[in-house]
Amino acid sequence: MAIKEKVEMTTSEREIMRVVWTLGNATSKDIVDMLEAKKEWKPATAKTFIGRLVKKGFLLAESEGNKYIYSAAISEEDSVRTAAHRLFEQICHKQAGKTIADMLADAPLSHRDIELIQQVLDGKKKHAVDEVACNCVPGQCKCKCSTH
Amino acid sequence: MAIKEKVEMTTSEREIMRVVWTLGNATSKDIVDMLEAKKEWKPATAKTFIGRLVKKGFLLAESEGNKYIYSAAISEEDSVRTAAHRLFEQICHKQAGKTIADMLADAPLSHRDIELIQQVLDGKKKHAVDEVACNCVPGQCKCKCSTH
DNA sequence: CCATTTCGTTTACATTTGTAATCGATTGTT
DNA sequence: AACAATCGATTACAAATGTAAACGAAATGG
Repeated sequence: MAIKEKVEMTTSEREIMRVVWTLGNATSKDIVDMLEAKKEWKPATAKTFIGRLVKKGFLLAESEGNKYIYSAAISEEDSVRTAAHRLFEQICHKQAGKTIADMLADAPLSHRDIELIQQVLDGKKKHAVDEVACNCVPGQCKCKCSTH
Repeated sequence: MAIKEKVEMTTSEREIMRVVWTLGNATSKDIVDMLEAKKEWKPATAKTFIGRLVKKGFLLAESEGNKYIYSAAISEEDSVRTAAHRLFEQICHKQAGKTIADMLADAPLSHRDIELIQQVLDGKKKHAVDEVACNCVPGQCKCKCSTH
């Protein structure tokens, strides 16, 4: 599952999350230090995003003295899966295959990655359909274009 | 290429574009009619998005009488490719393979889709590396976590 | 114990996005 | 020619997002 996530994570917020995902536990100082170079953020800026992430429930904050130890409330995998899911929600199901093929062509892959993908692909072969059903409203994709 | 697209297309704007991509050419009325049901937008709302898309350069507007005939300045494929690219920019290259595998597992696929993906995958086999290089700044992914 | 640094919170403000009303020009209708 | 419908542009405003300063509490160094 893991696709209930009603709240969105913004790009900037994801930068923060990546640090936390990497370190496992992090103080705001850890986060600020890691991102100051890459993002040219003032410490206050990173703090704003941390605060919003806590409010949105993506970050857990455990009090320790006068500071908090932050940890992720969702896994990076789930989060990326959700983001990918959102992307696919915006296109016709019929295009999913082509889109994945495009991404595949673009992606840097190791032999192990390829093996993994091959496995998943083999699995899909069993349940493949002849024709993917279009999920669009009329007028938003050619399969159901009744007006032209 | 087609990944120069500095400007972003929002989710709502993409809904408009999908209609135009489908119809090829569309008047604002076409667009409004198609989306009124799905999105529950007032005509004025759709018009706002149309205007913004023109300003952003995603829609071309050819004057005809007192109205415009709109057409897409970029193909849906390119646009989806760009969106996918943006997603991948936010994760470590090392995770790309696993992410694609996840998306693959989730996607509805036809036999033809699978064939296409298999072909691309076979192509990638030749250039696969042993280990994908990490593209993250230290602290944003475990391969370069020097501080813990 | 006092000064300083450090944290998280609050507040601020510009930009983008979502949502829409209004308005002036134009076109089609009578 | 007068009037109604239509269209694009302008304007409006709230919410989300990016960016950050200021502030107050707490810890820490002397």
